[in-house]
Amino acid sequence: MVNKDIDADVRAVEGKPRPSSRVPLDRDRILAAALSYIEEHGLSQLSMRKLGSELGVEGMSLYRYVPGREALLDGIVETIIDEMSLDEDVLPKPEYGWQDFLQRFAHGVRRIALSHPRAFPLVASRPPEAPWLRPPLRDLRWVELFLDGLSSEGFSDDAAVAAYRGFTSFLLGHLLLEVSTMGADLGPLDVLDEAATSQRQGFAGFPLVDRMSGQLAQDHSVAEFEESLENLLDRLTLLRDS
Amino acid sequence: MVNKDIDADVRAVEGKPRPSSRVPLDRDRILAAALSYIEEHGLSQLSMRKLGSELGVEGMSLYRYVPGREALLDGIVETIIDEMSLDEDVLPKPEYGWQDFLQRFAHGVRRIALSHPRAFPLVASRPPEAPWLRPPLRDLRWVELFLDGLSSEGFSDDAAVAAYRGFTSFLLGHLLLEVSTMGADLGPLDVLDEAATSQRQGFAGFPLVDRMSGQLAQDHSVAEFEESLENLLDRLTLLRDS
DNA sequence: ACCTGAACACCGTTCAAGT
DNA sequence: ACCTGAACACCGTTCAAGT
Repeated sequence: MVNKDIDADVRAVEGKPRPSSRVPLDRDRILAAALSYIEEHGLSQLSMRKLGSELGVEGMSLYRYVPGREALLDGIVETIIDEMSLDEDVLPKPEYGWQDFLQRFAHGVRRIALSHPRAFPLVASRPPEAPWLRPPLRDLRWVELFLDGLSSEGFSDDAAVAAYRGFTSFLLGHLLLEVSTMGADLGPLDVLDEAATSQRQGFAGFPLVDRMSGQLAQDHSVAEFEESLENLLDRLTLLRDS
Repeated sequence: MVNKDIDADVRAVEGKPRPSSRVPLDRDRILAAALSYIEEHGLSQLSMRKLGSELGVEGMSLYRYVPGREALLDGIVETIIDEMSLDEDVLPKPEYGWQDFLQRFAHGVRRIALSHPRAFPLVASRPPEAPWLRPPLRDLRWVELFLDGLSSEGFSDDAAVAAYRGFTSFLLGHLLLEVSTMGADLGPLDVLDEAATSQRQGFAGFPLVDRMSGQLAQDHSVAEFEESLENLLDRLTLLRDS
């Protein structure tokens, strides 16, 4: 009883999360910890040593479970990608037409991106292992799912592949921008200061930016995503029926 | 004479580029060297110390001209962005309508992205200093140019801003994917090996990927860019006239 | 005025040694 | 079987000292 409380105090002072019980480490726990560390402190702060201490262990211990830092980053990407397989809305095949299928697919990817804003750029910037695995759909299972969905809905092979290309570049552009205007990497106070400053002095020399700064600052991510997606689907309709 | 030849031999052995004459360093020379170093060795290989030695100097000397590594990376982005201002095709205002204007604009950005494939991801992944500076158009001058071009062609403020958003996310998605399927970060031999391997064994468990692997491997970047851009322009036409 | 050497704190990674 | 300590090579960065 008394011992337990003392332990708690020591932990609080040292800022360690817990002596990590006695269960040994494993790859999944390491990847999950890395992901949450990135979301809390930013990608640039992640190091093997810090991640180790987050898990109550020296950094060198991680090498038992992960070949190295590069592999760790790849594993994080994999973890993010895998999450979508758990998403109920995404997995099912087209039941209400391919348009509904792609809508659900797109929103599923978006949900995942937005739930890991600071790690998502990894998905985009780690080099894909093959040219047909286009970010953010960096998994053969997804590509297969995508192609299968469209195929079964009457897309020719060429049309399905073209749709795959259009779909990935749409997702990548939108989600990367959305995620980068979120948190980004600065404290919220700086943003406010900057905003206040430019409010005061306007944008000298940039009259149109100045005039439209109100509109420019507004966030329309959801609506934009929706509209752009609809537009893409319209385009794919033409592609399919040609 | 003899001395000169000996010097040359020493340089060849040490692999240094040149004692960098006697002209002192300057920021621009540093940024240019950094950019070309990245294109040659990849972003991950760049360090202050290596960059210094590339310039015939100890790494610490760079701090006279650049506040630190982060600022160096920002400077590289700035350098890339600035290049477009030198592009004859981009700067001019609309003379043949806004569609031609945006076509030239888009192709100008694309040219720059493709000429720095390994550095371009920096443009996308460095956090933008303000939410209205959307990658890859991270410069107020460009934003102003863009808005001015559309404004003078009859776009309302709202329509111009919406066009700006659509345009940036289109460019980002396309160019990042195009650049990442280029060089990426692996030697060309690996790619061939991998391709040969999958050729041999097919894609077990992924029948549609297997069937369409031919189409998937083909590169249609140019045509895709063109088609997608045309489509975006069509969409913007509706936006403008609504 | 410009560059360097030495120093510091931190990194990724290996491996023999501890329990 | 799992983790650690010590070690190595390499980093970013500061600053007093050299020319």
